Amino acid sequence: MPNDNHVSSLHDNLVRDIREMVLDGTLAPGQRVPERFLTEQFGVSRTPLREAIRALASEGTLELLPNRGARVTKVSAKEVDDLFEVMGVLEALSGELAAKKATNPDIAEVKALHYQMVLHFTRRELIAYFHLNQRIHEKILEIAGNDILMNMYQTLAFRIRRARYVANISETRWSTAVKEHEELLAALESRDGEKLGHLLRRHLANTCEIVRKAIEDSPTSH
Amino acid sequence: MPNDNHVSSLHDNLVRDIREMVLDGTLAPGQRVPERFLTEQFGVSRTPLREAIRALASEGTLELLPNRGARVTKVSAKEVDDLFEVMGVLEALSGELAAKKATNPDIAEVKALHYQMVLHFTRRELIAYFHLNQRIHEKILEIAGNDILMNMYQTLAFRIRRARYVANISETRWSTAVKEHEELLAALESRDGEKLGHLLRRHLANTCEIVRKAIEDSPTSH
DNA sequence: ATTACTTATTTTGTATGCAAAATGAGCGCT
DNA sequence: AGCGCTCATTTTGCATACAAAATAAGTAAT
Repeated sequence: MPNDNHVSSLHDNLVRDIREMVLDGTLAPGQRVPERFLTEQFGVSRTPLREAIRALASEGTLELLPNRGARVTKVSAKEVDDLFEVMGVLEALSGELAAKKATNPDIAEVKALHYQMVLHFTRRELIAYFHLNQRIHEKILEIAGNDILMNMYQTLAFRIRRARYVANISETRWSTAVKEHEELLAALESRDGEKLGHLLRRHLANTCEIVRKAIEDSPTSH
Repeated sequence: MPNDNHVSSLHDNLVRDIREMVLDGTLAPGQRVPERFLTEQFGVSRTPLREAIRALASEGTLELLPNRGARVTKVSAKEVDDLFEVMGVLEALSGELAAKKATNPDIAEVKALHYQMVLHFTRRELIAYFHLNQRIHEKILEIAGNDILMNMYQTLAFRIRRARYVANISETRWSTAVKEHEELLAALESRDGEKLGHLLRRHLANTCEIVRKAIEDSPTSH
């Protein structure tokens, strides 16, 4: 029997850590990634580091320049559009599947998360709100029970998050988003997969608008 | 100016070659991939080889076993279902976008490819048929003009192709598939994005059925 | 000063070396 | 025979070493 031996290896850690550095801006988009710097940062030799870089390039976080190492991929406005478009249909699919497969405890859990999120909204706790928001979408993915979908989603979500951190949500958008989430919950409860799918897609399209505008103004977009 | 210097490096070649070996069955699903073997096969040292392996693991072709190297990922029936489900919505999206953006020359090109494909069908030239079929879907993706979508699609298409090679299409399914393609073409010509999307998704769902059955009977599925 | 050229330095790409872990062969035991 | 043990062999993981390419620095000519 194939045992899923998942002790996090050095390789996995490096991949995660570098991803994190890209996310928090320590490694800026478009910036070259000198191996020397990272080896000193992590205290490892170049071999495992380079392996991690190739893995990250394969997932789209970095890009390889022949004989010039790697650099952090830039997130252009066009790419953000593309990302959201794809994410939209993945969200929709997760909704369709989740509505079909959700058990009562599943729905109860989403509901609980939702009300917790609303609580953070009323208190204007932005970070906690975002965190719960993310957990709800993850939970829906979990209910959907499609491993490939989960994987694609997370990869794309990461790439979007890289752009999103500049987006400061406005008060009006925020309350609209909460209202949209109310509708999502209702659709899930009535197990209306198609509706849930459409709502999720539209919800994401709205957030896309916000991010796009932020990107256009930002200097990193080029 | 960021020049897209795309001379295919050793790394890229290794990735492509190993992918090919997985596709044509030289490296069977579930099989361990000894580094020694591949270094001799390609005449390179372990370092660039390992980098390629990490990249392939990141894209899902191989999986990493801590301290035991890599093995070719198995394509289970469940995974095929998941893959097709995701591919379905990606196809649908490509259809929606393509219908929206297609120029007249674009449509003419798809049309030409289509009739060429039908020709191969009437002559029962299976390989040529498959080839044209693939080119049509690629062309639609190209028209859709979403790079992320293109990328995701190709990655998943590869993973499916690994399973599909066992599937021997039946005569009835084949003619149904051709009919479905007629409808696709019609939807594209009338630029009905939603319809094209649905048709593409259904078309893929049908092929999924065939592949699933083949997988279930095949010994590689486990 | 600016440009072109030459040379030193850094950085990347690949090969090799060594230690730790895993695999496999032999061997005694029940 | 089947099971567990020890030890040799193989394989993997990481570090280092060296060559080729790119970058930076300096110098001479206009």
